[in-house]
Amino acid sequence: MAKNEMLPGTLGMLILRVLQPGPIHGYAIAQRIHTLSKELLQVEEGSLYPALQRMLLKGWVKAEWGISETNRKVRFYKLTAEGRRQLQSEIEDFDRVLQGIQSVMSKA
Amino acid sequence: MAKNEMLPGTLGMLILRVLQPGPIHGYAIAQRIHTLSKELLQVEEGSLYPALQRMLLKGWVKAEWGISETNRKVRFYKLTAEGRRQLQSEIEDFDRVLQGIQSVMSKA
DNA sequence: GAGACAAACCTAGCGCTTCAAGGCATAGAT
DNA sequence: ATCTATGCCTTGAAGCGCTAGGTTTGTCTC
Repeated sequence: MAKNEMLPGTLGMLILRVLQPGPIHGYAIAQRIHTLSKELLQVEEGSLYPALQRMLLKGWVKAEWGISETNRKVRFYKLTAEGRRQLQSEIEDFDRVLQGIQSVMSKA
Repeated sequence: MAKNEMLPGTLGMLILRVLQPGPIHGYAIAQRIHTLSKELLQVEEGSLYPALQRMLLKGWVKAEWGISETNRKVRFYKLTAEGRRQLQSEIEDFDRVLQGIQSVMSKA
């Protein structure tokens, strides 16, 4: 985990979260995570698209081809009901594990 | 990431942190993480020992055979100077990335 | 003493995730 | 016509954690 990277295991949660307000296209997901994190996080395309494929297979998102604001053929991703449930579940898991980590880190 | 698991990428940091106060043996590291985390984290032996091997190779810890309080042959692990530096570095990385994650999760 | 159990160490192999490094297509600008 | 940025995708390698085994040895029970 070097300078500008992800915490393994959290990429799915971040993507789902960014999709929550409404459908956006793949490329924009990475940009949105980048800016929302104040440039602290950087999602590589080689991580992004495979992750989206996995989510499609699991039924957490649906994809649809369309045209972007910049007049380009893009693929819009949208949360499914199951995806919404999955997001909640991942948030709970993350919060619990994070609490465990912080307990150890502070009171070791 | 199911019920009682680790966040990938944080195991090394947790082990280094638990070793910080002083040398303890491998098996006790897992127990200590378990109890310090209030049973929220569970380190499997199949994760623990390979992780310790990696740290030995990188020179972050040193190992020494000895006898435990329960009169058993055990391997005590001890932080090296480099391990202390590594711990600080991992803490900084983790804090920065965590801040990024929380920014995204709250303000998406 | 025999057997059972838990402490404590370890390894092999699988599966998953991330990343680096490429390739492809097209809209808009020069 | 060429270039640049946008946008999608795949392949291969590397790393990590887990499952599922196995070994040794101290302690306790009968």
